[in-house]
Amino acid sequence: MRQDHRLSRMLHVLIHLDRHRKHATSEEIATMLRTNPVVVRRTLGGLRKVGLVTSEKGHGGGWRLARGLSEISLRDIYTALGEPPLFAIGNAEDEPDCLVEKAVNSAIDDTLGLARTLLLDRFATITLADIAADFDRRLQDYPVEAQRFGHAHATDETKV
Amino acid sequence: MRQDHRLSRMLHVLIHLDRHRKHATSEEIATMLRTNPVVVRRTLGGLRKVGLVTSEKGHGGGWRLARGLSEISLRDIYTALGEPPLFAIGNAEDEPDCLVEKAVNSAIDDTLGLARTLLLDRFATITLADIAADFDRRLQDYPVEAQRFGHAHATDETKV
DNA sequence: TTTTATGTAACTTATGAAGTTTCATAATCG
DNA sequence: CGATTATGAAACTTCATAAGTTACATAAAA
Repeated sequence: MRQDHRLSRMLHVLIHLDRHRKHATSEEIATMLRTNPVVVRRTLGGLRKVGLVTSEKGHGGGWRLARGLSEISLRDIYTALGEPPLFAIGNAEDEPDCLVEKAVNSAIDDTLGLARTLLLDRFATITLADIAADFDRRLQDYPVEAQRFGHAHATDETKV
Repeated sequence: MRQDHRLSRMLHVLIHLDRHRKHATSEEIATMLRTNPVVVRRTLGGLRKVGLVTSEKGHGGGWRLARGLSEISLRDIYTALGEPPLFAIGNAEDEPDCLVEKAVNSAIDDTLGLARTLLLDRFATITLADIAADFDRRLQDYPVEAQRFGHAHATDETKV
């Protein structure tokens, strides 16, 4: 099954948008994420709808954070993305007639429900500021590697 | 993303294999699961490899449980299926150079790891006997519905 | 008015579970 | 034995959907 990488990508972008430049075009962000500017617009567009980022057209335009990193939780971003499916496993039929299958669905749904709750509750407690702090820590621990092997965000304010 | 229904299907089959007939052919099981006999062989084949079921060729052949329901946990079946991916979300890159992305991956991986542990630990505590007991309870509570709307497993020993 | 940017519709690609076709192999029945 | 009935397995096609792409409209700044 193909995985959904949007959450991961959005975290990545938003932190750069705070740490390494205050705005960036879809083109620049696409280069950073090794993808296409249209994909960037599509995905960041979801975040704009709930007020996490803003966008501007024309010269000097691009994307900008609408709040501080500490005001954005992973849960906020997950919600902004439309709460895509979390699990790669699921029931064969949603409303089976068979009572055995109902019992099976119930057991699986209960467990997935617990895991979902744990996951989203945890996402709600993690802010982008927490991840940025972890980044800062990594940068302090391995500054040379960051400069030599990073994709030029960590140390260079002018590039994305 | 398309979900993996194999776990759900296997639970369904194995409980029927205990409750409503002691063996069944791939053809009969396929009818029950509304799928194809080759899919049944492929999936049950994985369970056979770890000794959960046995199969026999020729007349009177088919599939049979190798243990009691109380000896089979959901975790056993998940493992037998080759531990397919649990989550529909994931990191954009597995080994990024960017330190921001490393911090992002770390946050996501930590959370998914916790959810995975919860989920699999819980699967390990649930046996097919537990689900079968839930089925028995449902059958007692709604025997008429079971007969009228079930797909003929719950009350008829001769059909699958 | 040219350039640079986003906005969006419509389409193609990639991926893996699921489904299908086909034939080999083995076991039972007559 | 030979026919029948089953699984085993290879080699496909289909399906769903995130991701990627193409094309063009719209808006803002130089």
